[in-house]
Amino acid sequence: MLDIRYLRQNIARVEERLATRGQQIDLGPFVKLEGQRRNVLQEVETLRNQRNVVNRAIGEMKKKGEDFTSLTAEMGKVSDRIKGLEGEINRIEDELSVIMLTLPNLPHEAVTPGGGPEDNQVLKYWGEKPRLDFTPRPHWELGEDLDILDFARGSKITGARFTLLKGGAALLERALISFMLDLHTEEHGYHEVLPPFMVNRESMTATGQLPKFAEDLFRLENTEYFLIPTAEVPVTNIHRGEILAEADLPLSYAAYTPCFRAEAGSYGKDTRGLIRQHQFNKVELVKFTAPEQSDGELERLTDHAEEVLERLQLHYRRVSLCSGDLGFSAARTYDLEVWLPGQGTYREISSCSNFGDFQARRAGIRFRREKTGRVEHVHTLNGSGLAVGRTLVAILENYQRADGTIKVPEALKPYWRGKVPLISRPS
RNA sequence: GGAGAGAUGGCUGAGUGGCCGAAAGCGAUCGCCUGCUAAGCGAUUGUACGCCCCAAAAGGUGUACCGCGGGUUCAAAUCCCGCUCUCUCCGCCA
Repeated sequence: MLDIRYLRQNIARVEERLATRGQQIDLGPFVKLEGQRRNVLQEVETLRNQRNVVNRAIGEMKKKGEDFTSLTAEMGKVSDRIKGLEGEINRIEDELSVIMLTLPNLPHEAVTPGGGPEDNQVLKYWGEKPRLDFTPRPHWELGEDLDILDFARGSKITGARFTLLKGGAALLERALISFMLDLHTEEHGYHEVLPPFMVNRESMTATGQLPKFAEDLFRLENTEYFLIPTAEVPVTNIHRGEILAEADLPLSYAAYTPCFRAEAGSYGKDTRGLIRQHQFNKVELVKFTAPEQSDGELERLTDHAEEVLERLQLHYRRVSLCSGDLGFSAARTYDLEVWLPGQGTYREISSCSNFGDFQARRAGIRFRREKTGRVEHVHTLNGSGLAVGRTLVAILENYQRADGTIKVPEALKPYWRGKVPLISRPS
């Protein structure tokens, strides 16, 4: 959510900055409603003040045993009037909040303008594409041949875009989760949490999934609970409605969760393999910072995500999203794209964003400045560290050998606990 | 799933219709005092929104908030209704 006072005073500027996202937004209705709200508010507050003054007098008169019935009839009318105006304010505020909750975040000043993915900027490459002396195969072929990815049974059990992981793939997935969590908690200083995988409407609204993107979510029938599309939601909501101590910032959390996405509107895209599933695992990094820390912490957080790829020796690039490709809540985003030789393409494996105070304002997450004692909204950040399913895909495709077996990366050896770090077809 | 009890400020906890944004204690901050420490004394100590002032901050002023939402009343932390959450007991269960 944007700062309503900033918005009020910078209508043209905000329209201009939101336009860089590629959508024209007319703030005229906002200006009108906002003006109405203040007018009615002033009127109702004046009346309430009048009521309070008279009621105090009535209290005095009653104590003295004086007759105050002449005042009650008049005050009854005032109260009716107040009630009517309160109803009006509620209507105005409901309309206003719909607008406020559906306005996207302002892009960070460092974000380059652009219309879509084609305008994103590649900031760096790390490593090299593996040199294979055979034609690399896509992970779905490798996985089926090795009998570790069972797409047919996944869709039998549930439906399209669900996959059964077996044997080496199940172990690899579990090893990756542990590896990522161990790295972030032991070396990068994150505090591990394991949150609920279902959240309520308030939590979804706080991080920005609701009210606008309900069709992307799975909602549990007969409840107001939703399956989380990312750990960002429950973890950011840990501190919803709280005032944090400045000395505690930045707060850094790492969480493993499954993620559930309806993938509405993606029919026909990435239908083969593990790339776009309704359920996938992710290790997420979340930070709460003071405003002046958030730019630096985004760099750190992205470095931490990159460290996972580097230890796994996976070639990747860092991309800075242009204004037109930014997500709804994000002020600034870096994507990490890993090389997939089986498909001959770079594929997003992490998305690291600074949300500024956008989520913090929706969620009411603030901190108290030590020097002044004043409260301010924190900045929130999060990033995948990493998407586990896609990391598994990258390992299968990058570590495949001519005979179709998979050599497990050195960094994961401890998680194989003495077994030969190789995935091959059981004999 | 059934029965009961509860939800008040950073914390503990009083408050059953008006003098209550809320006693008292603890904690915290600032000051005083004591050679240090401890103790003691005094002051301050919620948030949001509107208006005034203002470059801004500070300040002034009004309104709202005692889990959430509605109702009764001239007036609600207090009475009534609904909901949420917590605790206890029973049932069920990993």
